[in-house]
Order: sequence, then C-alpha cells, then structure tokens
Amino acid sequence: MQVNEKEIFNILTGKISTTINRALLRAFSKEDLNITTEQWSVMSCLWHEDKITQQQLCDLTRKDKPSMTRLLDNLERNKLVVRVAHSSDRRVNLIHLTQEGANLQEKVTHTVKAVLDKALKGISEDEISSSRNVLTKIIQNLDS
Amino acid sequence: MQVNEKEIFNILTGKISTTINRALLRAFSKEDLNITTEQWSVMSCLWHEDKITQQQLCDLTRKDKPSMTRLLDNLERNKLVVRVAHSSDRRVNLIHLTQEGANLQEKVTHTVKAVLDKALKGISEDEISSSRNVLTKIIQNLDS
DNA sequence: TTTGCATAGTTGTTTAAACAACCGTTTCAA
DNA sequence: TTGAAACGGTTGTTTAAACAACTATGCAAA
Repeated sequence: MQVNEKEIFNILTGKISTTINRALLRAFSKEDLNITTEQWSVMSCLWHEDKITQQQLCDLTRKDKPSMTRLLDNLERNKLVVRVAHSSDRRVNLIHLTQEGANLQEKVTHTVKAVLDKALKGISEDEISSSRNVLTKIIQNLDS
Repeated sequence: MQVNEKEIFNILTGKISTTINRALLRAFSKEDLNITTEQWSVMSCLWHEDKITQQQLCDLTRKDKPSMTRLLDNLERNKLVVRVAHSSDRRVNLIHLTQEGANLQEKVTHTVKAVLDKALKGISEDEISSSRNVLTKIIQNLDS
C-alpha cells in the first residue's frame, strides 16, 4: 500500500478530530452548555449506564486512569457527577450522575446531533458506514 | 440522515486520532526520536517547504497562532528550527530548519510510514480513498 | 499625515493528553 | 496466613489544545 506524504497528513494528523472538537465546543458554548467534548464523552457513557467505576469509564472512552481522575475532578467540581465509595470494595469509586448531570442529557444530545447533521451533510449512509469500518479497523490494527 | 448515539461516539469522539497519536508517539520514543506528533506535523511542513512564516504554518496545520508560538518555542529549544526575522516586514518570523532538523526527516518519515502500514493493514485503497473523501467533506462542512 | 484597521506574533488561563511513580486494597498461591 | 502480584485510583510533569487579550508593525483612506 503506497501512501504519499500528503495523504498521511490528511488522514493522520488529527485535523478531523480537532475540527470536530472545535465545532462541538463552540456549539456547547453557544448554547451556554458549560461542558467540554471530553466531559461530554464521559457523560454520554453515564447517560447510557449510571453508577459505574472509573476504570469502566476509562475502558469505554479509551482514556487512561490519570486522565479520567482529572476529568471526574472537573465534572465533580461542576456538580454533574459525584464519586460514591463502593460498599464492599474499598478501592472502587462508583460515579453517580447528579440530578443536574442527568438533566443535561437532552440539551447536550440535541446540540451534538445538530453539529453532526452539519458535519455529515451530503454524505451518504454507505460512505459513513464504510468510513466507520475503516476507522474501527485502524484502531484494531494499532491496538494489537 | 439518521445517526444513533453509538455511531456518533465511534466516529466523532476522537478515539481514532488519540489511538493514532499514541501509536506514533510510542514509535517515535522507541526509535529515540525526541519529537511529538504535533511537532512532527510542523516539521513535515518545513521538510516540504522551508523558510515560511508562522502564519503559513498555522494554515497548513490548522492550528491557531498561540499553539504555533508554543510549538515553535519547543522546536527551537530542541534546536530543530530557528526563528529568523523577515528582512523587510518586521512583523514576520521566517522559520528555518536547522541542520539537525533537516537531518531528522529520513528517520522520522520512515517511522511514520511503519506506523501507517500497520494502521492500514487489510484496508483496500478504495476504502482508504473513500474514507479520506468523507473526512475531507466533514472538515469542509464544519468550516463553512 | 494621521487615524484606524488588518496582520503577525506573544502571553495568560483552563482543560486534557501522555507517561511514570505512587498508595491503598484485594486476591491468590505457597 | 502471609507475602507478592494485580487492581483501582491519585499525583507530578511535560506537551498542546482552546480562547481572550495584548503588542508591534504595516497599510490605506480621509
């Protein structure tokens, strides 16, 4: 597989993710949603399943433990989650959504969807699913 | 276009770029290349065209001016580039590769290529070019 | 010629990534 | 039963993103 410098550049330098990141951050800010994209990725897990451990959140978001500690520090400071000690295993924190954290779901999800619609405009379902397969395969290739 | 939460998550949260970033960083470190992926993206521009302005580097890498200032601070500290005052426009710095910076090209490019080969293993040219088109379109959609 | 706007770059602050090193708790095997 | 390894989480350091606010220079129109 021959790939030239320019292609390497476009695919790999993360321009896409910074572009998306920027668009999401601005959309959140415009809607007065005091949340970052990384915080959103954690909240998104919790909206799907509440009261899980930090380690589970690490696995779901592919972040390491120090990153998660600090993300949760910020989320806890903003009163969107609380750390609750596990009843039987004293090593473990269970992360609980607060009422405020749960309430955020609707507006944030709506905002994300709007950005996504803009991002994917004019792209067919086939193209999207093919791209998703490629990206998933790249992750697998690099993790093995 | 209907897209569910899970897809948003897989495509957009930047897992891909952090995975690639991590793989590249580790490869650099394994080869004793004292360079980060962001620094590499700047050096890559300079290897292609030397003695350009900071603003040009911002445009090429899609980074903002403060980010570029600090990246260049680090690259200059590591003696890979130098800032040279423009002869007629005193606002401008031209970024020159040092000998050491120029020498780095071969080994770094080789290392990047190896990571890329691993990343793209088992993915066809068609799939790659289709994905690249999708990603480019997303960037255009979000920038407009 | 001066005023005002655009351009090039820097500095400050917050968030988050990477990795290494660490602490306390649990588990399992000798 | 105890001692080592595994596990869950935190802290320290460096790099880099975002945005706002700033300085200095250049340019163009009144």
